[in-house]
Amino acid sequence: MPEGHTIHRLAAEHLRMFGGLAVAASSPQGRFAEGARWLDGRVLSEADAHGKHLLLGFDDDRTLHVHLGIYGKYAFGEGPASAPVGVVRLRLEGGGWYGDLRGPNTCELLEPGEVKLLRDRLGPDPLRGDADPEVAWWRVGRSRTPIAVLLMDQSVVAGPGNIYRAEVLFRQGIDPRLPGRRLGARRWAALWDDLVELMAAGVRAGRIDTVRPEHMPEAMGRAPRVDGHGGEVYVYRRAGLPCLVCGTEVATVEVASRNLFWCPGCQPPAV
DNA sequence: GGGGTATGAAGAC
DNA sequence: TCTTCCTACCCCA
Repeated sequence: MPEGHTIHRLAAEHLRMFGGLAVAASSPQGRFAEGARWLDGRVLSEADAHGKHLLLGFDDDRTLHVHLGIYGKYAFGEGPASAPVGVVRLRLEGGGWYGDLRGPNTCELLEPGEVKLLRDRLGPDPLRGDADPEVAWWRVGRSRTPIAVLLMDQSVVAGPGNIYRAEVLFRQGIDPRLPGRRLGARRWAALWDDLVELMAAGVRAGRIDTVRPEHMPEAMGRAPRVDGHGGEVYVYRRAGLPCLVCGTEVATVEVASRNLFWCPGCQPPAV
């Protein structure tokens, strides 16, 4: 489930398991053999997340940069690691724990300068204390691009993905097609604050829940929904089902080869 | 065993 | 806008 909240959890988990320890590194799949050889025996000194990018700092100033993409996953286990199952790009072991990385979009070692370049092309991350929503507003507020597209642009806001964008727009009652410049500073501030709250809850829970208690299916006399992504949401992947709030059929359209979901009743087009 | 799907993004046009 | 990369899982035959 790789949206920003997942990556922040991964950073914290790495620190908890391997922080300050010399780790054993290997690449059972072989595609990161050279990097794993360099990592092997080095001490994990810091673990950070910026948007969907995981940055693990090791002694000697190099940084392991992991981006999960759509498919990437980490699986952690306690005790001596068993023979790797499936295609494991990188395995780290230490302190009685191990972590297996499969299917990442990116798994590479960066020099300090390269880390700075990476960070410089990312927008503020709602989960980071140093995030400044005004920096994002500077882009959003002068753009003709639909807000739904801007929210997926990691150089505008780093961290939200397809679920958070759909859900935060629903919660704020904003038509996804509304151009950024027509949003207004006030609605941007409210949207940002909601993102911060939702994503922080996602970090704590390890899943994306966005439905307010009064709209939970149980409270409405319906059965809880079962969905593969694991959280309770208003519109994401609910196309054709009745909106939990107004009953209108949830709509969907493909935008930039991603599925966008919204409720035409709760998120009416601005006149 | 094949096809479709998925929470992402870069690079080629 | 299209293609490509990456892996696992689900559904269907």
